[in-house]
Amino acid sequence: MSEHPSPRKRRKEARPSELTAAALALFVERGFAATRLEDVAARAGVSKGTLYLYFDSKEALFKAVIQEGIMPVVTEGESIMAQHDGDTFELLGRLLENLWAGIGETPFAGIPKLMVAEAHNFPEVTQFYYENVIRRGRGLVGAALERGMARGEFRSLPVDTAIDVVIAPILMLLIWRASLARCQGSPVDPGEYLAVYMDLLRRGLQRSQV
Amino acid sequence: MSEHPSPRKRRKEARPSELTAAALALFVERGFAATRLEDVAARAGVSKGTLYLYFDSKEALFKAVIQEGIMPVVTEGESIMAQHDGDTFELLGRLLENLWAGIGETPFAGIPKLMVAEAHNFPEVTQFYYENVIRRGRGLVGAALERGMARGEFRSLPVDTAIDVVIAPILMLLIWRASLARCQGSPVDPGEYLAVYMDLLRRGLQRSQV
Amino acid sequence: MSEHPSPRKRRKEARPSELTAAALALFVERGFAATRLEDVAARAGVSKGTLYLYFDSKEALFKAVIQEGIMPVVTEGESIMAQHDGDTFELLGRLLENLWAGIGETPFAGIPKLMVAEAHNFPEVTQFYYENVIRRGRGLVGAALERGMARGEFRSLPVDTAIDVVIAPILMLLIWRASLARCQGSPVDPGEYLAVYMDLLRRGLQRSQV
Amino acid sequence: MSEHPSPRKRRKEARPSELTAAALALFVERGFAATRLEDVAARAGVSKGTLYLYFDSKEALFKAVIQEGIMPVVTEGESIMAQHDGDTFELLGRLLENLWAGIGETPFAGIPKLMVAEAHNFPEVTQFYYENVIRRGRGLVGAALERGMARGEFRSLPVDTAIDVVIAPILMLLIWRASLARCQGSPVDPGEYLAVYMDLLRRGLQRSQV
DNA sequence: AATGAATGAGGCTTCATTCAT
DNA sequence: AATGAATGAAGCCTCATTCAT
Repeated sequence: MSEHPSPRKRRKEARPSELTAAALALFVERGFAATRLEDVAARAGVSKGTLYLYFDSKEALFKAVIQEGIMPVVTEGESIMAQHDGDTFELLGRLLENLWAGIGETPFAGIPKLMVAEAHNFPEVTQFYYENVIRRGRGLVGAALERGMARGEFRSLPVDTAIDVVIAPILMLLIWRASLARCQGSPVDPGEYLAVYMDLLRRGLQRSQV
Repeated sequence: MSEHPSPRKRRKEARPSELTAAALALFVERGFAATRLEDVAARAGVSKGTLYLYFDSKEALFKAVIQEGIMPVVTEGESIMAQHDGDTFELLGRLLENLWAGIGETPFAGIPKLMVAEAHNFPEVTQFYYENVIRRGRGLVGAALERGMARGEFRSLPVDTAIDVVIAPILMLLIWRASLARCQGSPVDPGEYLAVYMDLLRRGLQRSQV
Repeated sequence: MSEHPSPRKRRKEARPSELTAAALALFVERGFAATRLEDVAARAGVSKGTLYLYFDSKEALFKAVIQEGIMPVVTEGESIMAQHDGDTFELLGRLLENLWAGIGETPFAGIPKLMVAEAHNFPEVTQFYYENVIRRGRGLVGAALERGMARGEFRSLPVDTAIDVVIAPILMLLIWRASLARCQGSPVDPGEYLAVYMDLLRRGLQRSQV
Repeated sequence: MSEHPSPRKRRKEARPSELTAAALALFVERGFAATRLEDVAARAGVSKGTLYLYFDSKEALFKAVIQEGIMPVVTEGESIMAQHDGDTFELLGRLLENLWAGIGETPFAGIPKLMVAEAHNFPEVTQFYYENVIRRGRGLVGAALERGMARGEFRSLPVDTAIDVVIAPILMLLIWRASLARCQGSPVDPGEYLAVYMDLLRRGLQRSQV
């Protein structure tokens, strides 16, 4: 019994994330305002009223969607960083692999698009996301860049700006796949995209050979 | 007399773009669904009903916002491309400058964010945008990459994928400034961002020196 | 000049009835509330604002439509009645002929349907119509019935009720042709309808032959 | 338990006809366009939104009002017709009695006025009404007339036209009582009206005695 | 006299939220 | 815990009316 909690209980504990999963999918697809709670409930296989047993309001649901979303990946990234030993560009590659495995191929891949679209309407959530995801993510990349420069692997760069430049193609890939790529053809092969990008980045960061 | 057409008339001709300008600003800020036509009207200094003298519906207004927005810049880009003579990376720089002057520093800068957020909800407009902006924009960059490769300036690359990688940081800058950068600090200096990016790009594309 | 008033003047004087004619047609077709003044104006070939030069409001236009409509026919009927000499059933026939010529085949034919539909919404106009059309019309028919009874042509009848029964098929023909007959097939040949009805009426009113 | 389904459920099943009843009353009184759904809801003792749980739109409510309205009476009439044996004029009397009991003294009495007023605005509903009520009603009366002629009770008549003539006073009584009679005095005693009419009709149809 | 651009009150409709079952 | 009927605030849109030209 202690090993198999009753299915009802398991269900009950699983409910909130079933609900946020449904909400995430629809928020990403249609935007927050255009998503109806009735549709969220239907997608999660419950009734409209049930949503309110777990979330106080539509906005609370939105917050939960974002907060459940991405932080674990950042934490993992920080641990990869801490443990890494050796070539810095390889470190960047590992961070990217980790990011892609933990987000890129999961439903969370839609979160950046969602945050971009709704940032203005939810300053509080945006603040949270900024502190817990963006700041820490930029910190990771910044630390890697400085490590590479310190070790003489990368050429000298204005780190704060370079962070944004380095992250941009990854973010853009996520956003693109969550928006236009879904409607129009333009499928984009993420593997090739990331390979081309990492190649470009390696050459672009590399200290000029004498 | 010919110099002063009735102010009534002058107004009537100017109205549509006054209205789309107001709508663009609010659509970008809040998203389509969360924008109230009453606020659009107020921002344009007219009453709610006046909107309907010029646009049949909220959706028609959205379409007009997108369609009026960006195409001229693409056309200019094509003409720059056609006339260019000489170094290909310099060509990329000119295209970027033109893009930035025509969009980056104008209210149209918000359109990519808007399209990303609403693509799913307006397949028809998305189709239009894809055909008239994205396809042509990708064509331009692709032609430039091939030109550089043909002239031995750039190393060999899978063009179709490289296009997306090359454009991503520019798009992301626009999107970023239209969303989170507006709420949170992280101001991003576009001049420095673009300089760092172009530097990275130049090194990344360059054919390996022997 | 006195014989040919300037076309502008003629136009000006003709305007009100051009407008009520247009309004009548649309009010009958769609009902008062569902008729847009813009459509009335368009049908009369003027602009929306012009309506307000002649009528204070939509309701005033409605009143004018009704008031211009039918009274002349009633007056004519009263004069026919006064001059008639001889067979009473023939009198009824003449009244009907006059009614049909003055209303049945004119645009005014739609007025009964219009009054029936809008009576509740315009008590004042209804009052007017009742006093000036219905009461006088019933008076005419009532007088004819009494004349026929007094002359021993018609059998004895409760006049007040018989009036309504006698008028009903005529009214119904007008109403029918202004409503369902226009949408659905069921064309109804008024000539035959009236003939059958008058025949029925004649036999129905006739004093039983001994 | 089987006797008391939850009051919730009982209510839910009763709602649609509570709503159409309220709507019928107001549509007849004011016309479709001039009736506000808020008033319909208030008359049914529910809120505006509740209407939309049962009907998709104002127009759908209108359709339901008409479709729920009258058909049963026609069906009953057809069964009376089939079972009748004997004098044909007596058959007409029974049909009328049935009509009056099933419509004339019920709220459905307003439907003919409503259809007459709105026929043009709802061609689809008009079509439905024509097929299901008018055509079948005319069929009934036509069959009765032919029966009477075949049995030598009625004189020879052009049936198709006579149908309309025969029905007209009944329809007109319904329409009249739903419109002007409500506002103005002219109360009309239906009992006397129908008696006078049936008397007129009997004599009018009767084969001339030799 | 005539126009038609502009207004804004008012109605239909949607949907987040509540609550009796 | 779960439901889904009911609510009513809020937004899109229409159209009678006004008024500068």
